[in-house]
Amino acid sequence: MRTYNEYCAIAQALDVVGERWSLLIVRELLLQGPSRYTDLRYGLPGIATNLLADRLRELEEAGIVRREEAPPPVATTLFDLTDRGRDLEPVLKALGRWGSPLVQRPIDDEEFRSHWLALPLEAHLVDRSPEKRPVTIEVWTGQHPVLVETRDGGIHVRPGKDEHADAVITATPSLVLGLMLNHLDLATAKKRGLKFSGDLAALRRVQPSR
Amino acid sequence: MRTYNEYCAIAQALDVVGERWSLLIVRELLLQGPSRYTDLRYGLPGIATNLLADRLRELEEAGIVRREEAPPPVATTLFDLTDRGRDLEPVLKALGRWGSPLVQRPIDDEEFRSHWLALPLEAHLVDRSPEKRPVTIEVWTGQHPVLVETRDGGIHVRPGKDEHADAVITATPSLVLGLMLNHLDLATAKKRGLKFSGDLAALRRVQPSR
DNA sequence: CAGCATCCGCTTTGATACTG
DNA sequence: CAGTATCAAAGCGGATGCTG
Repeated sequence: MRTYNEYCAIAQALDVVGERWSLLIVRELLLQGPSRYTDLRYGLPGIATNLLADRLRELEEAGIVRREEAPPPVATTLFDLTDRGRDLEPVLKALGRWGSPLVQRPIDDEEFRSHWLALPLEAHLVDRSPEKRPVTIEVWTGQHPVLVETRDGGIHVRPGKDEHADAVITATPSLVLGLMLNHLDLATAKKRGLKFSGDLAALRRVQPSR
Repeated sequence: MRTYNEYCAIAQALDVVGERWSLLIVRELLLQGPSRYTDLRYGLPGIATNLLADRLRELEEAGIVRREEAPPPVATTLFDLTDRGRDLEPVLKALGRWGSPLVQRPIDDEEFRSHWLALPLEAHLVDRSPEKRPVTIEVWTGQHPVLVETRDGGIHVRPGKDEHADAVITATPSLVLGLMLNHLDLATAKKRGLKFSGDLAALRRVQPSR
């Protein structure tokens, strides 16, 4: 293992998770839960397959990732975070908060996976009326829809769709984030191609104040 | 610039500060303030000089580091963090907290710089009697002493020595941390080679409860 | 197909030497 | 002091092949 060889907690943390791709693998497992090798590849566009195998082995040796053989009928290898791995969530949250201003730039053909929406949405949306019945918003940004739900006074995002969602939003990732994080008003977002249907109150309930 | 090319704040943050050495350079500037090239090399044992020059240029282009020509009599180039660079402090704090269990392992000849003590000490020490007059503890772990001071109800660590310090501790980094973070009692620490002189109450005042 | 391992060309890193 | 120049070694990315 390449190491900075310093008696410093930051340096030693970077010894373990500072290599290319390592923290993004942890991001995938945090967002997706137990995942197959193939799912990880899908969530990490551009990773070389040998590197994914290498990193998974290193993360396993470091006690961050656990490998489990799923019993039939799944009958495949699943990778999951250990508790120690899940403890990296504050690091990823801090990185995401610091990085969010960077994402605003015009996109030049960046890769996107809809489950990545969970990070900014869970970080910035709120439930302004936790005493009312829960609401669900279905969001389409590509192939796979995600559901944004109020739960326990907070916001939860998960892959899936719901026939009875209170509202449905379809648009590019940047339009979805612009609207939901309240940087863009609905009329402007619609003018730029966003589709909204359903109950506007559901959206208002979760949007942060400007 | 090598990039993950993802529409994700974490990935874009790592595009900017995820390369080898980058976050450690930020650590040095956070701990030391405006620094000369030579000071940075001292605080980053093992870095190749061309890499330090490369990284400083990249961090400057990313708006994280600022380069200033100090006027005479200093008459040298100083590197400092921008506000945007200082915003990385929560990321480093989170990494340090996650990494701190790793540091406990037996040390095999790791590099150490006394100003690195500021991170764990400011993170874990407390001022249990902020109403009393401030106290100062002088800590020697190598060539350069640091001063641990109570200030504004918290703890501040800075390079330097003080003839009138309330207490003086001399030991290896791991013994100093063991004692001050209250993982090790004074008798044990002394048995292992730690030297303590002065007012024990000053130490007790800042130690966290076990 | 899932989960790798191998090979190859390219880039990045690290060690050392040298310069204005 | 603050870098640049050079070069070998390691790491990375892409393509492909292998195995259950």
